[in-house]
Amino acid sequence: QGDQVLHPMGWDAFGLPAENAARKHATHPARWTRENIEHMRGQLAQLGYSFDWRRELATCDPAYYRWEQLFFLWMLEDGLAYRKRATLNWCDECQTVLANEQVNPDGTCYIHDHTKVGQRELEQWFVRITKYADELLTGHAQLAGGWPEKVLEMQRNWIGRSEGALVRFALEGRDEAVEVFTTRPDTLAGATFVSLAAEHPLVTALPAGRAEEAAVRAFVQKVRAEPRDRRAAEDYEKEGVFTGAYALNPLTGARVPVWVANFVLMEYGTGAVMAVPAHDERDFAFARKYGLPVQVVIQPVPPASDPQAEIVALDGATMDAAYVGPGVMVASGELDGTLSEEGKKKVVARLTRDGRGEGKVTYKLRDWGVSRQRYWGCPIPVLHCPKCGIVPVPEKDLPVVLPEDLPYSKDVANPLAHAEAWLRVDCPRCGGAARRETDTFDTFVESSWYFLRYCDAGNQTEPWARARLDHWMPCDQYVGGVEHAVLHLIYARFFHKFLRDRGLVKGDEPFLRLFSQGMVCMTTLECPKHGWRYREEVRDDGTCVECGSKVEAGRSVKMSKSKRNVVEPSEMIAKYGVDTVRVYSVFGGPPEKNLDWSEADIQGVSRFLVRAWRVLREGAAAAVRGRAGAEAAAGAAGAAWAGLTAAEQALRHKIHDTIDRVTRDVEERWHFNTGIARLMELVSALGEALAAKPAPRDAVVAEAADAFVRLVAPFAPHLAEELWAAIGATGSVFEARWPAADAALLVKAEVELVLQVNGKTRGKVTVAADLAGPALEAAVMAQEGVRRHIDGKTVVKTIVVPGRLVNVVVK
RNA sequence: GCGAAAGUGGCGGAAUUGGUAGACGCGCAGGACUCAGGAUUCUGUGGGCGCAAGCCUGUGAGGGUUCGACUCCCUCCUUUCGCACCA
Repeated sequence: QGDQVLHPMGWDAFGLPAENAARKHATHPARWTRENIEHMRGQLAQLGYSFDWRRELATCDPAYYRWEQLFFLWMLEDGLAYRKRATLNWCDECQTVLANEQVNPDGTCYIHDHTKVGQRELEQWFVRITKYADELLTGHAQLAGGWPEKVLEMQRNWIGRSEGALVRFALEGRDEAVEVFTTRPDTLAGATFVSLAAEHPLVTALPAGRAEEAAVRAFVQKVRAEPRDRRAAEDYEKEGVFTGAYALNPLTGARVPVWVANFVLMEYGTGAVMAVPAHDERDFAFARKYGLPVQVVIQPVPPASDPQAEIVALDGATMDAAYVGPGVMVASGELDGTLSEEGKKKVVARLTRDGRGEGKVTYKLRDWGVSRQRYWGCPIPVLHCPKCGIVPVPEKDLPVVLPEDLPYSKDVANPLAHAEAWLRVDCPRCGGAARRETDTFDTFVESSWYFLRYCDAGNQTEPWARARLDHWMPCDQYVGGVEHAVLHLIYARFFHKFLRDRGLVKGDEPFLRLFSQGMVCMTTLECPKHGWRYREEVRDDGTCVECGSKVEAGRSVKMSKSKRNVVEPSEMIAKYGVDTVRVYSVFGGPPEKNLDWSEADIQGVSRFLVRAWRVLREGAAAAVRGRAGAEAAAGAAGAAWAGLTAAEQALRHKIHDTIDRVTRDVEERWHFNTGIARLMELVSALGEALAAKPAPRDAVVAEAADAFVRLVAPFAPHLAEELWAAIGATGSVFEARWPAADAALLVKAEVELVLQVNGKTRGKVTVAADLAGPALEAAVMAQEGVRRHIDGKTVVKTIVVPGRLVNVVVK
């Protein structure tokens, strides 16, 4: 309705999937990618999507990624990008490291979901997303309501903020302390031992020279050898070994043993925990197994809702499970009697005062590893100089263009490492011989800011002109799948905040509203003998090509090339036409749901469009006359509508009701499926009216045809444009306004009321819409169906819902 | 285990704020047109009883609120998704 809408399209073109596919087809990734872009652009154009192609971009284009390289230089400047040696996720199939976000929960690779991700120690580039951990969380307040709660929840889990304290336990006989993180400082007095992760630096030093040394070393080796997913398994048996060393509880001064335990994670907190068996399930199980003391320091109190509830006091010697709830502190010296929430603060204050700890917030979120040991990506703009070390490429030398003329073969993981001509470069600092960085960026770096570039895609001198960006951003409506919840959507939010801090964008959040659309799925075909069959392994009669058994429908799975269950749009277009495919894709259900691809259902849609075409062509002559008459009579409003027959009135009501409902389905709810259903009804109504004798007057036919064509245009643009001309309208239907329903016509003169007795439907009656009071009651009571059920009973009351129903309550 | 969402005909799905459950489509059944039909068209289609009018029943199960509940409340079941030794 006159609003400006930015509806761009572009190509996220770098990355492993493209590189792997190119490798498989023995072609160069650049060529493979560009050919695919051509192909897909053709398909999108064929489907009639109204993208603004002037803003098209491809992330593998130096005109695009040069700005990304600039942003990286800024990150280096700000200390937001850094290099470190770390143990990282490594996928053998991808031949590269992966970010934590790119490892599935079951430890497989996000691209190769059958390949287990291993570990490798490498020096890599990281981006300090953790600097924004807190803001990524608090920023959710601006997104609440606009984003699906599910996505926000997934991000919350991923960021994993937890508030607690760092506590230092002095080590007996050493001048260092072991530092632990806890969210329950209120239970500190109950810490009866300390557990270290097998990877903790102290696990070798502590038992050194003691009787326990050999046992500890053997245990640590065993644990470290166990694969990551094994250690995360639910049934992983909690085990540990005593180091022989003791630490001092900083609150009570008690001497507590230091253990190594297999369930303590080095990656989280400090890699060491204080064990409070009475109030932590894991510590409880561990303590019972190894006969360690259980000291109760929190006694439960009655809940506020039931202050009289009886409470059984806990006893460390006899309890059979840890008590993890809140309560009142005991056995904690001066703090006895303090409620646990309050106690947390008091203990932290005390530790701070004594220099034995302080309040601390930890996050599960880790810095984002952005370098990849692959060719098909944006070069990381730094140099390695033997004298100066790591040197950023000077801004004036950007972009560092990825050489696309390198010989590319299956056997070389990263041809950049062998591209001597490209590699050799003079160091901008000392002028000596330096070499380029051969790692490239993770593709998620490109997708973290592309939406900003759309605002000014052709700009050659800067990433975007600020005025253009401010005109469009933030993005009012973003559409994407949940699979991006903790990948793209968290990276893009981070990038936006970084660019905001550099003064390049306004606002804190890039996407105000997020819609998670469903996927197109297809039912698998299962042969009783051979299991999963691809489409080409099943004959037309539904039998297996190998054994001839009847193939049965299995479960519905996402269409994907690797599962070979993809339906090519072009095939379907060739068979049914573009408009049919478009309408089908929205008719199956609301867009947030998955669509189960079904050819039978496509035929239903095809029938509708063919019928619409036929009915509209039938009425075209009348519509043309009606339109001409209306234009001639313009100004003499209402003249065309004098003396309408009941049938004409009914059709006009249907027309305006359809306009009203389709408009709301499309604008408010995005329930295009019900919108299409209304249009189907309108075609049926018009078809019936045209077949009736007498047929409706030309003006009414023209009104129906006009409304239908405008309403169907977004769904079936080609059909609509043809019909638009056929019914005598000029110009393009896409320049015409969306129709508006006449509110007066939404109200019927007569309404059908549902008649109920005691809430059960007992009949219907058609009455004047304004009938009310005793006259209405009389009309209702006169109905046979109602009378039969109230005879001999007393009418208690009558409930009238205007325009809908009358309910008579009897006894 | 924790959290979230969802359970409606043979199927996909409708049902605006608590007001005719099953719109629309697929499938199925029967009729018409036809040499023929996988084309088109008409009719029917939640289940049960009945020739019929009509009656009973029905939205995962059980309870509740209400004149009236797919919709609101409680308990439970199932499915899907997310998290899961995070100290």
